[in-house]
Amino acid sequence: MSSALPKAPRRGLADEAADLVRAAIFSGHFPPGAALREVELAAHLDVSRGSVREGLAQLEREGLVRSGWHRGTTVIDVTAQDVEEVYTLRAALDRLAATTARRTATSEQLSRLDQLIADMAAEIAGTADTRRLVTLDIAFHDQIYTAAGNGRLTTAWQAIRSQLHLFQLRRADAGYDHYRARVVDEHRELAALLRSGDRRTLARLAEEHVDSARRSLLAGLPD
Amino acid sequence: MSSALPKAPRRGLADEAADLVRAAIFSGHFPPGAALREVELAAHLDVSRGSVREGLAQLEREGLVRSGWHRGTTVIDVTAQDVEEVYTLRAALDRLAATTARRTATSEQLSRLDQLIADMAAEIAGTADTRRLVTLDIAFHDQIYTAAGNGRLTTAWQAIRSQLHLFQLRRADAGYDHYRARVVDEHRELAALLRSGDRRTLARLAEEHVDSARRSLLAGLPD
DNA sequence: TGATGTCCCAATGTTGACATTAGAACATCA
DNA sequence: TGATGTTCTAATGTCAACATTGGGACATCA
Repeated sequence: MSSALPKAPRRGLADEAADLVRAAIFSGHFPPGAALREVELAAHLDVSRGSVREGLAQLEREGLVRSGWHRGTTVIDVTAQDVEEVYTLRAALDRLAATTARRTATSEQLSRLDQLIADMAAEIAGTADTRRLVTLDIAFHDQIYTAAGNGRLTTAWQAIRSQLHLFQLRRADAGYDHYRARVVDEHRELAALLRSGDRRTLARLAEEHVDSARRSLLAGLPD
Repeated sequence: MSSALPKAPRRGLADEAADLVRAAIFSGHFPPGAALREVELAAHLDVSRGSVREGLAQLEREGLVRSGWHRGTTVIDVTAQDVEEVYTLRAALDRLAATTARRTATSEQLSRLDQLIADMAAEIAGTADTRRLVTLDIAFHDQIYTAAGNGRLTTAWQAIRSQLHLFQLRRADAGYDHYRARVVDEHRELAALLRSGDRRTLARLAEEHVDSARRSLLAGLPD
C-alpha cells in the first residue's frame, strides 16, 4: 500500500468519489444495470453533484458504467459479447506488454512478480479467499504493464481493467475451482518466460493465458 | 460528413467544446505545450467553465492534453518517446482489428475501403492536399475498426487516434514526399489481404504498415 | 550573495441554484 | 380499442459565485 515515498498525490474529490462508487460496484451494492443517480450519490457521499458527475465520467472511461444524453448513468451489463470483447482486446494488449517487458523489466520488477505468485500460493494453501486471489491476479498483470513502461499501453489496460475485475469477480462468485487450481502454475510459467523465453513463445503463451480465462468464464455465463 | 440517417445525436455543450478545442489544436492555434485556460476558453466559446472543463477531460481521454491537480491543462508535447509509445500500441491494435475485420467485415464495408483508397489516389493526382490525405488515411483505419465490431477495441483506438492525427500532421507539415508516394499502395495491399489473405500474412502486414510509419516519422524528429 | 521564508494572485477545484430534457402517465380522437 | 398528442415530473445539463491551491515576486537573514 506504500511505496518508498508515498508522494502524497493531492487528489480531488472527484477521484475519491470515483473510488468509492467503484468499490460499491465491486462489492455488489450496485448490481449490473443499476442506475447511478447523481443527487443520490452526492447526498450519500457528502460532496457536490459536480464532483460526483466528474467521478462518474472517470468510471465511464474505465468502461464500468455507461451514460447517455439526459439518460443518466448505469452500471454495465455482463453479456457474452462484453466478455468476448474485453478478453479479445486484453489478449492483444497482454501480448504487447509481455514482449515489451521481456526487454525492459528490471530484476526488481521481476522479483515482485515472484512475490505476487508466492502470495497467491499462500492464499490457496490458506483460506483461499477467491476475492483476494482475483486482486492478486490483476496486480500481477499490473506489474507487467508497469515493467513495459509504455504509458499509452498502460492507459489502454486501465480502460478494461475494472471491467475485467468485475468479470473475474463474477467468475469467482460462481465458484470455479479449477481457476484456483491453475492460476499459480500459469502465472509461474509466464514469469519464467519473461525471464528467459524467446519472444514468439512468450507472445503465444500470453495470448493463450487470456484465451483460457475467457473460455472458462463464458462456459459459466447463462447469457 | 453525413450518413443515410444523421440520427441527430443531441450532444451536450461539453462535446462541442471538445470538438472546437481539438480543431484548434490540429490547426496549430494551440501549439504543443500551450496552456489551455478554462476561463479564457469559456469566454471565447461562450459556454460555462463547467462545460469547458468536461470537454477538456474528454480531450485528456484522447491523450491530446495533459492536466494535473491545480496545475491546469496543456497540449501534449511530441517527443520521440511519445511517438514510440503511440505507434507501438497502434501496431498491436491494428493487428487485432485487421484479423478480426477479416472475419466480420461485410462486402459493403470493404467497398467503402476501396472508395477511400480511390479518394486518396484522386487527391494525390490533384492538389495533393496533405492535410486531407492524412484525414483519409485515418478514416481508412476508422473503417477497419468499425468493421471489426469490437466496441472496446474501438475505444482503445480512439484513445490514441487524435494523438496519431497530430503526429501525422506534423509529419505532413515537414513535407515527407515519400509518404504521398507510398500511402496508396500500402492501403491497397491491406484492403486486398482483408478480402482474401491468410491470417498470419495479414497480421504481419498490419504491423509492418505501422512500423514503417513510425520509422519515417522518427527520422524527421529533431527531439 | 544566495538560500530561506512570506505574501499575493491568477488559475483551478467545488458548490448550490437554475434551465432543459427524456420518459411515463394520462387524455383525446378516429 | 389502439394509436397519437399532451402534460407532468424526476433527473440531468448548464451556469456563475465562492473556496482552495500552486507558483512566482519580494523581503529577510546568515
